[in-house]
Amino acid sequence: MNSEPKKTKKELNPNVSVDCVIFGFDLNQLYVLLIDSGNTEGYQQSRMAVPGDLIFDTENLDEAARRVLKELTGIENIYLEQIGAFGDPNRIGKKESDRKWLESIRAQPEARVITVAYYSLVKMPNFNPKASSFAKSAGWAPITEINDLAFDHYEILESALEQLKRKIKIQPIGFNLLPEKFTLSQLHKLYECILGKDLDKRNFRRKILNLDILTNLEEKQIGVPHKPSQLFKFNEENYEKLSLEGFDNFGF
Amino acid sequence: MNSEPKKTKKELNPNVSVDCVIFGFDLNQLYVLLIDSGNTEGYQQSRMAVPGDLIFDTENLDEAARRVLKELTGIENIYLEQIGAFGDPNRIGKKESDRKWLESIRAQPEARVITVAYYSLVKMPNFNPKASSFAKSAGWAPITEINDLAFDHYEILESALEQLKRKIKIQPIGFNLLPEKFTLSQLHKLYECILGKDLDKRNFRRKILNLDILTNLEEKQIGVPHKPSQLFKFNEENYEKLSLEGFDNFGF
DNA sequence: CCAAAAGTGTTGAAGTTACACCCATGC
DNA sequence: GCATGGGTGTAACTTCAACACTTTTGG
Repeated sequence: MNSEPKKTKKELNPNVSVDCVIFGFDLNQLYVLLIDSGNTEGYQQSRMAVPGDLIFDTENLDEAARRVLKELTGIENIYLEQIGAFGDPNRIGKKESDRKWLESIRAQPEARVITVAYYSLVKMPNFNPKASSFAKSAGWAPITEINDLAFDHYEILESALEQLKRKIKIQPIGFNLLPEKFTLSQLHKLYECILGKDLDKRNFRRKILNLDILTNLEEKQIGVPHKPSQLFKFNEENYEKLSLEGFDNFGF
Repeated sequence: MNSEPKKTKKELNPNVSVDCVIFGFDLNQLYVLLIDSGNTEGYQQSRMAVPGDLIFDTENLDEAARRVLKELTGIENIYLEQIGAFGDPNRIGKKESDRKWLESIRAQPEARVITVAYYSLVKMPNFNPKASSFAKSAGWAPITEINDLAFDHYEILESALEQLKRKIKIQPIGFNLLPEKFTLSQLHKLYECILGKDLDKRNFRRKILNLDILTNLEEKQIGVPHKPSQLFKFNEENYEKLSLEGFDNFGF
């Protein structure tokens, strides 16, 4: 059971929620932030979920998503993209453990809820997920190891990843997942992780550099046991210019 | 005022609706099916809307959209694609005329409603829109002539068109807008209308034919005052095959 | 015979893929 | 000096865009 009081019917719309698939990247893997209902014994993926909450009647959907993100991570300016609405009448409460969880956090656990799903991209090292009103605990799970989630959240996750794959070929949003200063190898690895396939190193570098949206910081890695890499940062100015002109795809 | 009784609170979820942007194509233009609230004197685009309705708690979102489509057009197997959710707290009822309309069709006209928008593609000549429980009248409007709609429906329309543009480059869904038998010129024109730009005739034909998803019917147009065109039909078998393999884009 | 749309190939430019070796650092 | 990942160029191939004339029909 959660220690915070249940939100009342008056404040929250009982029929509409938002859920956020939060992606992070570190070294060689793509991660997703999951919260744990802690409502069964032992570890089970089916009790993990992506964070979300019912919406207030006074906020719009994006605002609701940002509220959830802020509550969980403390960060405000997060890259956010709507995936779409999910609304099977029995999308929640199919499993016994789902129902228990709902009873512990919702004023009307039986209500029909449709959810508007989002995905967002964050710089993992920047922040620590904190326990919140809707989760006992929260943590990063490598995306390759997830094969089940509470409610319909696995389906939402699949959909999020699909959209991210499509989007990253068209807009260089990957920078949201990397630290301010990064190497081309990191970016390369990131694209491979998201797209789920190997990309030729030389061709990748050529294409990215040709876009002219990176600034070479003329700085090098230090302390690495191999040839140190150049560090780059994302050049917003050129990116804006490019976005306005529009560019079709990276051709991957 | 509508002659059918208002649906009761019990049946319909007061907080969630679906709205459908229905596209049609004829000769040289792309059309959208609009309904008219008839709630002001004289013709005004701001009293036109795309069809939609609150959802039942027992149906999922796609079902709700199909119900609306069927009620309005009588057709069942329609191409349908979700656009996303729209949920500004004041998205409906901003304009005086919007409020009047809501009062005439909704049991709780003041309720916060988020809507899940869809677009669908239909063969225009196949059907006649009929007046329905939610519209005095319904009719086709050329898309180029629409610049305002009731509620936030103009925004929804823009979003629908944007997605259609993206999609048609990746999947040959345009066939849903054409009759069973069609000419390459019709298909060509359709692509030009959707994408809003001229496409080279020869290059277009080559690309489409290379996909190998058209069957030449070895039939010709009759009664046209110029060289008659070959008729083609869409080859579903090859299309399925192609979809599974996946193809990146048409390169337009 | 005229008007109208159908149908058809080639060429130059651009972009894409595949591929192998040397370099700078820490230990 | 060796292990590790960083960094670089070219050639063959594919794809794309641009472009103009002949054909078939109805009137």
